[in-house]
Amino acid sequence: MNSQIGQYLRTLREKRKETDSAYSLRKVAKKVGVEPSYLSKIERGIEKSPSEQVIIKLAKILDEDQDMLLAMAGKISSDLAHIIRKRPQVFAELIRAAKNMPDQAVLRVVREVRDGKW
Amino acid sequence: MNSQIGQYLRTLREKRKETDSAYSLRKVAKKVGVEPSYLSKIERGIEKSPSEQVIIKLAKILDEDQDMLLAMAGKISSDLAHIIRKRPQVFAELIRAAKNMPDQAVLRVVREVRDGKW
DNA sequence: CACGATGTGTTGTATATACTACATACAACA
DNA sequence: TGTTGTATGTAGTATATACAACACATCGTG
Repeated sequence: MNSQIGQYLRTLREKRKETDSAYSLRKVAKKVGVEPSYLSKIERGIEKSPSEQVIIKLAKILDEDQDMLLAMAGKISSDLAHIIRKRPQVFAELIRAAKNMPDQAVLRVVREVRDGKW
Repeated sequence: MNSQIGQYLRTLREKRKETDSAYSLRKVAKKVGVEPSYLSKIERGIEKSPSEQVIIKLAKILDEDQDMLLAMAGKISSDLAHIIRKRPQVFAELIRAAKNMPDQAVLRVVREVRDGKW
């Protein structure tokens, strides 16, 4: 389930690297602020749990969705966790209710909510 | 934010204990399957992170809401986390959209969703 | 072909998580 | 008065998390 985050990151980075040498493992590691060996291990799936900070930086550098990368690492954005923990019962109901809805239906609800339909 | 879970658990348990001696710290600890000294520390806020298993058992024994107790311990039910991680982008949108809605509005959405309004 | 850049392997480590085990101390009750 | 139940204090432990440090081998290129 989370075992592809490394592969995925590597693929993204290598694709970038083809046209931009700033995307070497070492340079990306430097931008992120970790040791190259550590990033290497993340990309090869040897290190399983980079921190949220590291994942967010990688997401920015590789122009990927934070929430997706975090999910691939088995995590949930701390801001989402924070929202849920503030009103656990209400959000538990909401999330469980939306569990079996297709994406489009959920997104329609989101849109309605955003349009101030409350 | 999570510093009251211990106090809260203790209050709940002591209230039960007034009318039912099965709610002594030791007996509850035994039911939960942990050492009394450990439960004592949890209730006094010295131990900060009982596992989800332990919290769920406490919730059942004390007849409290799991999601709320977990939130008080700074956690999110693993089933919710699982739902979110399966479709991180969609649920991220949903949760952030509902962030500023009052409880009642969220619950109305929940009801609409349950009534198959999709 | 020397040299820098690149990726990897090995080892170590500080902190957190999630407890157990045992000892101590008090209080009621029989 | 002893023993039973109750709470607490102290110490220790196994595993996971989240990295750093440094050495090593290879590969391109100027």
